[in-house]
Amino acid sequence: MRIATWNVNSAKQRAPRMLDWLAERRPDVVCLQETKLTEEAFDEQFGDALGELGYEYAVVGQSAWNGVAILSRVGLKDVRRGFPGMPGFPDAEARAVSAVCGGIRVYSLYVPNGRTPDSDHYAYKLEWLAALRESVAADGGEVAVCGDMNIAPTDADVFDPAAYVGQTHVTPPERAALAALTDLGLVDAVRARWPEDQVFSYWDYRAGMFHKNLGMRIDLILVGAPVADRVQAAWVDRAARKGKGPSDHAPVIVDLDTAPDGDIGPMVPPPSAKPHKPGSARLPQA
DNA sequence: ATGCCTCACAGCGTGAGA
Repeated sequence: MRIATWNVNSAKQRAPRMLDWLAERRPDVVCLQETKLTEEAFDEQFGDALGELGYEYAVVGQSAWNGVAILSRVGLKDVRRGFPGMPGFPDAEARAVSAVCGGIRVYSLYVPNGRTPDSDHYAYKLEWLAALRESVAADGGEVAVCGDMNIAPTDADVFDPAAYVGQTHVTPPERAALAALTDLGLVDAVRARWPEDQVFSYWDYRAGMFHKNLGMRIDLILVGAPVADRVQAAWVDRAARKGKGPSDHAPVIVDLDTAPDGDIGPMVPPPSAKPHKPGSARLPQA
């Protein structure tokens, strides 16, 4: 089972790249952020194409800003818009949706940016993360918290810590709020797989930052212990950041071994099937 | 070349993004 998260920075602007990418990578569960479309506009533009690709989806949208979605080919049950206790600014924004896909509670999150550390938006970000923690704490271990966290977990997740002094995304309170979430027992799948490597998921559009590999890792897939035990691969799909008309974020992809239950097929292979070699777990085909 | 910012809404500029 392949789970991906991608801040697309406008689904409307990214439509052709999004659909091509889905057809190429064939993720089973896709968390999208910054769709920047109302739910009606999303349905109008993507309903048929996603159906043809085999996806059900749940979308929470608004005009112009924010917007999140989950696409799934492995079931989409118990959809929740937002999460219990989610703060607004002052009204609820389209920043969270979750559903049970393939037996896992999957969140697609677009954490508030924070703007500047002295702003109301920064306080809102911290409150939002504290409420998120309480929601995730009630979910148990079969969980994948995915999305644009707008926090670089450590200094290793930015190209130059000195470049971000005094800015959001790296301040101790933000990192503490993220750590309080992961301290529930979640594993940062990409960092666990690449403990020593410089890995980024976002590069500013300006000044050739991508081409110089000056970025940040702020898009995360945080998985509960039983899910972490099933991780076969975890990586950033940098190819999706190249070329003409990319998002400023690249997708993050995690592959899991076959689910022990749920609706994506039997755990035990049929007697005729040869055993898999380690690391060669097959993904469900369309 | 992976190549020097993009998006939405408004309305030909402005605010936001991180």
